[in-house]
Amino acid sequence: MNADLWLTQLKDNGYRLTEARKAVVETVAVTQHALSPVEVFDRARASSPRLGLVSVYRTLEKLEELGLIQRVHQVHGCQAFIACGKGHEHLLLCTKCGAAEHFTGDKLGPLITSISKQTGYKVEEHWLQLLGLCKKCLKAGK
Amino acid sequence: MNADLWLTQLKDNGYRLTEARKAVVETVAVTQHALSPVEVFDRARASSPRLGLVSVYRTLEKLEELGLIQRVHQVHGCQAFIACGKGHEHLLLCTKCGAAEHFTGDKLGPLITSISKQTGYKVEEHWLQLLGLCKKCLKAGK
DNA sequence: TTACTTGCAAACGTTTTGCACGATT
DNA sequence: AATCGTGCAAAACGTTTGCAAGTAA
Repeated sequence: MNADLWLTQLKDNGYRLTEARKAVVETVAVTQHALSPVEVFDRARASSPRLGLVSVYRTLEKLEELGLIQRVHQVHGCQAFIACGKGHEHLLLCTKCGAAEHFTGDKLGPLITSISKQTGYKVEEHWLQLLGLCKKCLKAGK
Repeated sequence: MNADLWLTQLKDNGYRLTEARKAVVETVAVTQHALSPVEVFDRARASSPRLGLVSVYRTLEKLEELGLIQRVHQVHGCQAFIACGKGHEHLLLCTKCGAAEHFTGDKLGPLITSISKQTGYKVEEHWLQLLGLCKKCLKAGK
């Protein structure tokens, strides 16, 4: 998937392409839902048994720096990461299976403008996240 | 401020009114920006020197349960709490001084409907937060 | 060859738990 | 008087750091 692009990005930014980094990149780039550092560690270890948890942390840090992954904030914790969408996009998460989709929040402009006027704030960033049930989980009942 | 209301709420829900709980409630209800457990601890200790950090954690837990405070998610961490607004409201945070204001995000309906249709998700919750500079910090330059 | 990167172990900060004592109802 | 709540100490996490050995360029 994006894995090769991510590796290129790492290289272009002066980072070396190592076993550890490849393993982390391949795990995160391929997964459709948010993963915590330990989850990345467990999965990546399947193919790279010598991988250490510390390298997972350090690689995630770099991927976040480069804007390739983002931290996902949820009620039960904020230690999970997921691949970023293209451009400025927001997340829609399934509270049951953890599936994630990206969407654009263009329509927020007017709201933000009106809040700025009301409060006198200069709004520089916005975080939006939707939570619900995905198509699959809806079908599966309950 | 809301402090008395909060204490009543605690009592009505079967919790006893103790020194520790009063100290935490009085600290958080009065503060206009998000506080971490340790910050609450330090401030509350000014008036209740025997207070323990554990009681701060346990009281914050109950206040969150009762919907009186909410966790604030920020780039630099998600361990801070702030009083909830009235009804369903969102947060506008100053990234410089930490000031917080509540606003209503009513205008999100159309966006949510359109995302639901596009993705097949049943959206049950939304989470919006604006970040920027407050009036004061804008004036204070840069 | 050189500098970057690794994994380990240990340190660190935050949050939770077990428990005997103390306080509220 | 009976619970419920407290503070302390210790345990349990998640994350970061120091370092000698290994590896990419």
